[in-house]
Amino acid sequence: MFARVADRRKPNTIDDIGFASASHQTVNLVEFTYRKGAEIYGENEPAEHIYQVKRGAVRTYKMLSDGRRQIGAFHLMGDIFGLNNGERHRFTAEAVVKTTVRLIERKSLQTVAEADAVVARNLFSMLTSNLEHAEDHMLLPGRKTSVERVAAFLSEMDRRAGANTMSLPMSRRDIADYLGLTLETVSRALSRLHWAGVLTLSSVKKPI
Amino acid sequence: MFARVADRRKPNTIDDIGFASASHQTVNLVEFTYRKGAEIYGENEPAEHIYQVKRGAVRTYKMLSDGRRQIGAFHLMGDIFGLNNGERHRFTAEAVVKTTVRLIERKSLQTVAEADAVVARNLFSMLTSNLEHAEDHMLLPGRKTSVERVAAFLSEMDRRAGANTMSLPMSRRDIADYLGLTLETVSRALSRLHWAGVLTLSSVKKPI
DNA sequence: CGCCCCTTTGACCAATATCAAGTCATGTGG
DNA sequence: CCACATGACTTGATATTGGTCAAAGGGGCG
Repeated sequence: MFARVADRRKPNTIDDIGFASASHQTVNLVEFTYRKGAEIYGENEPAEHIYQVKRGAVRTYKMLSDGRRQIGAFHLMGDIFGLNNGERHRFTAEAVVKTTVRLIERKSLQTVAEADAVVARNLFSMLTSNLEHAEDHMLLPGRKTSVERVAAFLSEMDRRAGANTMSLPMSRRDIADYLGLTLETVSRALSRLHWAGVLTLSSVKKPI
Repeated sequence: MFARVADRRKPNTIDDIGFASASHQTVNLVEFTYRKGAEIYGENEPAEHIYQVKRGAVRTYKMLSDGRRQIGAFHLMGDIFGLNNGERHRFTAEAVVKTTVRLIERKSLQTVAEADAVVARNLFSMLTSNLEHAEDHMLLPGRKTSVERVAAFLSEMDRRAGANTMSLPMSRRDIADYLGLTLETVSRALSRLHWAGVLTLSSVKKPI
């Protein structure tokens, strides 16, 4: 059981590649780039920022007591993450691939929100969309078979990536930990969807 | 597959047993009592009220395309439910047992919230606790075995009911649909927990 | 080029779903 | 008051699915 944890790469250090600062509505924006696998924030760490994915993809997860990892969400380009009411992050966030994020200071955002009803409303609706995603993910146990789950996952990614051909930056293990399956089962399910003609090779094999 | 749906009782009509009105902070409070199995609101219906459980218990669920039912949450005494940002309810709500709820008009609440920062903050934190529950439930697929899932469920109910002996108003099927198991598996898991001495008969067999 | 990591695939096994029977409590009508 | 129907639960036998263990491609990067 703990093998899963043991053979996971040590968290990488932050790549200080990109660093830009801008002022927008008195909210400080900072960009940061993380390399593949790097931790953006850890579970229970003080939540001092919220984040937006500028480029790349992020996974947020919790480790369970038995060493399993449950991924709660993938965040793609444009998505906001790290937003929660509490003082501390409830999940760990890692870059799935080399990823650039915008950081927004929690405090400064809060200040603006209290003065500006529009910002407050936006915060509220961001929180709501987080909730809706969580609720959708909650429906997963109802999706019984592995093929159904994987198909639902692909459908979600397809919808969200929006673009022509969908890219799947995350590994089989990531998908498995998102769906509550093993990576072998995910692989088999993808194969079966293949033979069923639902997928073209290009749409799965990371076209870019 | 559809048998599951077919053999489910038609929604009962509302029992107009209790009806009381009070004025509190310019928000209209109305009480309503539903009998066991009665629908409180349906998925996709306009969300004109939010609710608080005064007595009894409520389940909120979605029907999946194949006729399966996924219960998203149980709401016990004191819990607020039906709260979401959108115009329409995303789940169906039903009384698990004879249940009395307080209704609060969405509009009037919104009016108060915009004037009163405290009310707004309360709304925000209620939404957050909803989100946290959903996130916790999202971790379910990680809990592999049926016994683990049922134990986690009991633990949750124990924590929430708070009282001395816990009552489980919901049926095995409800629990199953909450945990993504079958009712037989839930029954077996409860039996095993029994033999393991984790449960006393009284704590499961609805002491009241 | 060769190593490493990710993925695929296979064989086997354990766990849950499914199908089915039987118990128990409750309620109903003769 | 009893016979019977009904619904919720438990328990058993069997089938199916996904997990586990293992081996073998295949692609990228030093």
